[in-house]
Amino acid sequence: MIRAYTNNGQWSDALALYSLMRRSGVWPNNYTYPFVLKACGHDPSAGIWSGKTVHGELIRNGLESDLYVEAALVIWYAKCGELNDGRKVFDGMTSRDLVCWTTMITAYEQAELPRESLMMFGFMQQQQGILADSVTVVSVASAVGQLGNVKSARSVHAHALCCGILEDVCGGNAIVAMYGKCGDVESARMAFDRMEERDIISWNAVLSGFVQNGQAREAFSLFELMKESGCRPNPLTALIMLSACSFLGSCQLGMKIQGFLVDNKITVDLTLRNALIDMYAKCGDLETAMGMFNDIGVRERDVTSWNVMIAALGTHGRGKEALDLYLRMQEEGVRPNHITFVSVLSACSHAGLIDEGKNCFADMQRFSVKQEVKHYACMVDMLGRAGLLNEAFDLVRTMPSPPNDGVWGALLLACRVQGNSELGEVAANNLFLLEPEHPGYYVLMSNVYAASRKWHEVGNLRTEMKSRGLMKPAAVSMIEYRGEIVGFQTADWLNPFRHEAYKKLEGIAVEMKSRGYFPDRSCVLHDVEEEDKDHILNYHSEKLAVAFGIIKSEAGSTITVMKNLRICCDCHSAFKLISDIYRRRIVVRDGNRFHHFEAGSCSCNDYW
DNA sequence: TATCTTTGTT
Repeated sequence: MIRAYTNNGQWSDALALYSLMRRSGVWPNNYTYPFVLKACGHDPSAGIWSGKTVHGELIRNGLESDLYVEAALVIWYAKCGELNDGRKVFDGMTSRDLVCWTTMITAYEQAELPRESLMMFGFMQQQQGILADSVTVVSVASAVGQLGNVKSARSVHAHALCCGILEDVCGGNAIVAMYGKCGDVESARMAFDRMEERDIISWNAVLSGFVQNGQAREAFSLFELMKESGCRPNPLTALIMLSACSFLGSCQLGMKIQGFLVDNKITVDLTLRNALIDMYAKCGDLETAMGMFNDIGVRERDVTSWNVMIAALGTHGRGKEALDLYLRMQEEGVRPNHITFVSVLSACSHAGLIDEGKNCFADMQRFSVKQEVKHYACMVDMLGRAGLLNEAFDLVRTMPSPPNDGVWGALLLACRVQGNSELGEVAANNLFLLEPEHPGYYVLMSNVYAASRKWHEVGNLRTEMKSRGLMKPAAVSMIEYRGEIVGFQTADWLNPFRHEAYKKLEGIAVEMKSRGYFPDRSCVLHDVEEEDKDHILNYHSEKLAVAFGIIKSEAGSTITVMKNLRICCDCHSAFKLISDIYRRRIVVRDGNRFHHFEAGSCSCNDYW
């Protein structure tokens, strides 16, 4: 009876029956405990002591060296975060079968310790000569996905081919998801195409792989295929597709997904409403986002609803309103969590609200939210960009855990804004040690050098990048046109609209010059002739997209452009003037935040 | 009579 309840997911019923059994004076045996422990691990009301009590009981029953009972104990300990106690049980086992090993491998994987998980896997095979089954490989595939290492992914795939787990839907799904998380979408797609049978998880896994790797447009064509195949999308599919809309910055696509939800009677629960708010904000439509947030009843809002809206206001530079929401959520009795503080601290950072940010950072202790490395990164960003580089560096040196790439990256970015190449070198050297293959940091440091006209150092970094085979990511700006997303890149000879866009830009340049505009050459980071600099500046991807927007959209309408990298300072100045000349609101989402240009000025007040 | 597995939010 207890087994029946447990296998049916009725955890508390199973535990209640177990308790009745104990009171009736019937002794549990080795068949009882695995189910009882499983129920303890799943029932949130069971608490940590229920399992510990059971552990004590089974020792008194002399069952502590039963293979099945021990395996169940390992899982239970792992489920409640006591991984070390689980490992102790595992280490004390006299014999271990494949399932025991898989249990430990899964425990590490679920605890987000992929290296330990893979170490156990290797140990099992090499030292014990145990052959993995499909369940083991699925767990190992998840671990590799967390690690993000393509080489390991290929080796697990080879393993999966050997065991024949790819005939299993679950196994195939795990391989597809693994490749997606390792950044190899082509392999994810191939593994997906070769599956004999596909379920909703297979489709979600492959869609999410495409979206996570920036191939949102491909995700949309796959989504069409999915609908044709007769597989019914579920709420998670909707979440994935909404993040695809956010990536592309397309409200129109977002509205389509919203309509799809209604047409297919998919319940728009709080999670989906939060995701919709997030999508609208990331597509530049803050008003719709705010409207949807206000439509959710005050009592209904969860911590994510508040976090999403605070982050949205923050990225649009409306720091004061973000702070206001942060206070209001407290009045409503919603406890801020670690993400609330990331959102509110970065909102302060974007708006230059230093004292307010410091107060929020101090609030964390009041709410007993741990000050994690990511929060320090926000503080370093906030202080550094405000010109308080020494204070920022002090924080880096005194923070309780070692600074990661996020912290050093924030400091390096601040050094570029402030033009401090000495401190920039310190940050960059740490970054080169932590992330030697990340091209962004080499580019950022060469930007710092270029701003100080240290062309020799710029050249050295370029050589270093070349020898490592690293490429500077290309700048792409996207704009919506007739329901399609058009991408602009400098020197993109395949773009059918390039002639129109270039021609319009020439006209715009003439117009701006007549208003006394001079290009800001300081943003060009090459050692080239001054006239060449003007030429380079005038054909930046964001300028091409804005020019295209002016031609193709109705007079007076807002032009919204999404750029993958940060906007350049000349484009920023130019857009202020263009918004005035052409009487247009121009909204630019860059890699970091939103800029709303209107009547000659920008919502960021030139603080970015 | 039994123990291990896949997609995801800010």
